[in-house]
Amino acid sequence: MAAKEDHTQCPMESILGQIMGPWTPYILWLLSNENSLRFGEIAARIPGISAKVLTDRLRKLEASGLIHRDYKPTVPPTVSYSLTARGAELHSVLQGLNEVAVRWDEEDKEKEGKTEIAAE
Amino acid sequence: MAAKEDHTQCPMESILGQIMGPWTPYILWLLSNENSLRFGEIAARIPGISAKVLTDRLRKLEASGLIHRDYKPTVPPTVSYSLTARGAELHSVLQGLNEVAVRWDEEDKEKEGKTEIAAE
DNA sequence: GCAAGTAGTTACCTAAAGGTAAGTAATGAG
DNA sequence: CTCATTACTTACCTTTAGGTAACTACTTGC
Repeated sequence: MAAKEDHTQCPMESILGQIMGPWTPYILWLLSNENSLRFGEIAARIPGISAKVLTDRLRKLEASGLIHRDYKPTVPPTVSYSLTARGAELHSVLQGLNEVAVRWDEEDKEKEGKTEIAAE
Repeated sequence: MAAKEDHTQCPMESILGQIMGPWTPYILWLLSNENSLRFGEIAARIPGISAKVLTDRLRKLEASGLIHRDYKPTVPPTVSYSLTARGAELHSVLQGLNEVAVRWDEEDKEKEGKTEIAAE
């Protein structure tokens, strides 16, 4: 598994490697809408994520240059995250994906409303 | 881990659950461009994927209604995969993502060409 | 009658991802 | 003097995903 970044045949693989992963696109989507969120705020918006994993995701996104970490050494530390210019470039893609998601969600709700007549 | 599809708070999570995963978006992207591919052809375009995992991804995409499986019981069986109408709705999103990917790829290549003068 | 070829399936095993829980720093509140 | 707070980090342990390899079916070619 140490030979995966070599065959960067197409850029698609590269970008997927950066934004894929369990909660990663969702974090980007949150930051894409709220423009700046603190660690705890992100955690609160993603029920079920652990601090360990969230930290890991944020570090990786930061390393990829997609998000910016703003650490303020106040008494209880204040850490805010926001998209970088590069990260912001994903906004339209994420928005497009969200539109599809919303559409499918509505379609599926309609079908559910018909209580499985579609079994025919 | 059997309590993850319940909190379908926002559709984004739902769609991410369907198209996320190691090679999934890439498979969709391939089918989005080639309109129909056989099992072996997909495998050949994704170096490093095993038959087991590819089968798994294809089954899940089929279960989500994003791809269509066309099995022809010829002597050596011929199985083709293509996007369903719903799967095709992802095309513009994937294309948008690819555009960003290509752009970043070019930017990164430029920077590499400058051999780290950007340290300033 | 045995190998080849497609598209898997299955069993088994290992590596990595993720969860939980506890610890940390610094300070203000009680 | 101790607790609470924020944003982690670390250790430990379990679960899961994924890899590898072998096996299947069915017919053709040799």
